[in-house]
Amino acid sequence: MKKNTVMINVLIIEDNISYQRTLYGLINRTEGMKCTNAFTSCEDALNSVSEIEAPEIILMDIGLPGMSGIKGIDKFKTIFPSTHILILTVYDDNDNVFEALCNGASGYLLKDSPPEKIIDSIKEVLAGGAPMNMKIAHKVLEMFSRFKTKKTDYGLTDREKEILQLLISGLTKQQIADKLFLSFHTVNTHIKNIYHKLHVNTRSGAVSKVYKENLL
Amino acid sequence: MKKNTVMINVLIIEDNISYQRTLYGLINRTEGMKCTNAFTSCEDALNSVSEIEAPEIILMDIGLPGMSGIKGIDKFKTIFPSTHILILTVYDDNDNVFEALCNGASGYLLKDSPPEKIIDSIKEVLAGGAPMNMKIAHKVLEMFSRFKTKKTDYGLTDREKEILQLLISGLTKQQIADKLFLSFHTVNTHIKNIYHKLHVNTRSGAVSKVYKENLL
DNA sequence: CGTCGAATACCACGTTCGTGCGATTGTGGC
DNA sequence: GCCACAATCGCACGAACGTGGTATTCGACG
Repeated sequence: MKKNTVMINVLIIEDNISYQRTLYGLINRTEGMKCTNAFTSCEDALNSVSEIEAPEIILMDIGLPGMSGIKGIDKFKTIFPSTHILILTVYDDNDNVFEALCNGASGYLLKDSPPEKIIDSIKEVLAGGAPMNMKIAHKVLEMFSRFKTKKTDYGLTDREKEILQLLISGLTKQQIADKLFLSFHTVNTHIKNIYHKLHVNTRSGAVSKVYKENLL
Repeated sequence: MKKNTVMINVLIIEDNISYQRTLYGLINRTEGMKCTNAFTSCEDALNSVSEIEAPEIILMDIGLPGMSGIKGIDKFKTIFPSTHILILTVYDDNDNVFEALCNGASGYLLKDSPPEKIIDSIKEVLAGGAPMNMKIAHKVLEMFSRFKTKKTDYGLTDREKEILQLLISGLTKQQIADKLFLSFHTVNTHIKNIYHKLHVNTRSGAVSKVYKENLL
């Protein structure tokens, strides 16, 4: 009935031995999943990489001795590009969450999650989802809203925005003039006005401001 | 048994009348929740704002006639700062998801969600969570990983990075020279080398590259 | 009707930049 | 001991920029 090819192969990296065993047992007790490799550090796992087959899922702790799980995400993503990495940790501070997700983690769970939640999350990852602890999901949205600085209005006219756009893309005044069928002098005037409105006095100042404040 | 004060007040903004009624019925059939106000556009809702009490939750569509739900998030967040806005839409493209979450949505569901999922999500929001459709959560993580572009290494030396930093902050070559107790010519040379390594030939090109690729 | 902002256009001047050369010194590796 | 490389310094020149002006046109708004 059960074929090896449909078994979900899970790799565990967790330095707390008793919790590692708990996970190991949980996986192997679950229909359709197996865990043949469990390590206590990224280094150990990386050393054995040549001898094991690519897992579908890596359950990864963050607070590991030696290389942190965050760094580990990077490494394993390089070696096993199609493997999904599921973070399972006690850390729920913004920095760890942010770094982990940026590095390509497929999900983020906290260690207080009940066993069924962990199993469900593995299935969810493979179904194309991104399981996250409720608190973590909330943090993620918070980070988003912080990203979007409400665009300060400097009162730029449409024409000025258009020229600013070209300015940023690196064209010279003359090139902008050609592109918009304007005189060099007109462009010059517009740029002067843009500088005044943005309170800058160089084109790189303008570029900086646009990127920093997410204008345009 | 049921007290008004513990009732969760839900406001609905949904232009599809039949779906709106479905939601309305669903909410009012649910223990501990009530919906007394349902609108078909943000404009309608905003006009009635003075006559209604602040809801705990707004169920908001995105594809609305007139003002889009995205814009609506902003408006309602201003009027009812503590109200949670739950997006309920058919749109799952990156732009809409991104904009909605940046504007402060507390969750993002797709209209194919079963009724129980909607009710659960409302509860989850109030419990401090951020309910998201599985696909949406996945997109959100994708966006994160795109944010953290793994810094391409252009082989800049420490000194060059230092000068690039000052370049970006808007100093002229002479000012940089003064700040670092260097000759103008030295700074000039460093900048030349930076341009070569970054494959740009203007200071604004360098600034652009640094921001776009998240260098430094 | 007047006036205000936006868009257009022009000029001149000094400053800064980008780039072509070349050069010396010190440090670290093989 | 030699080579590579980073860091330092130098010069000259044309191109592009930033800034101070002034001026015309045209639509909008009161």
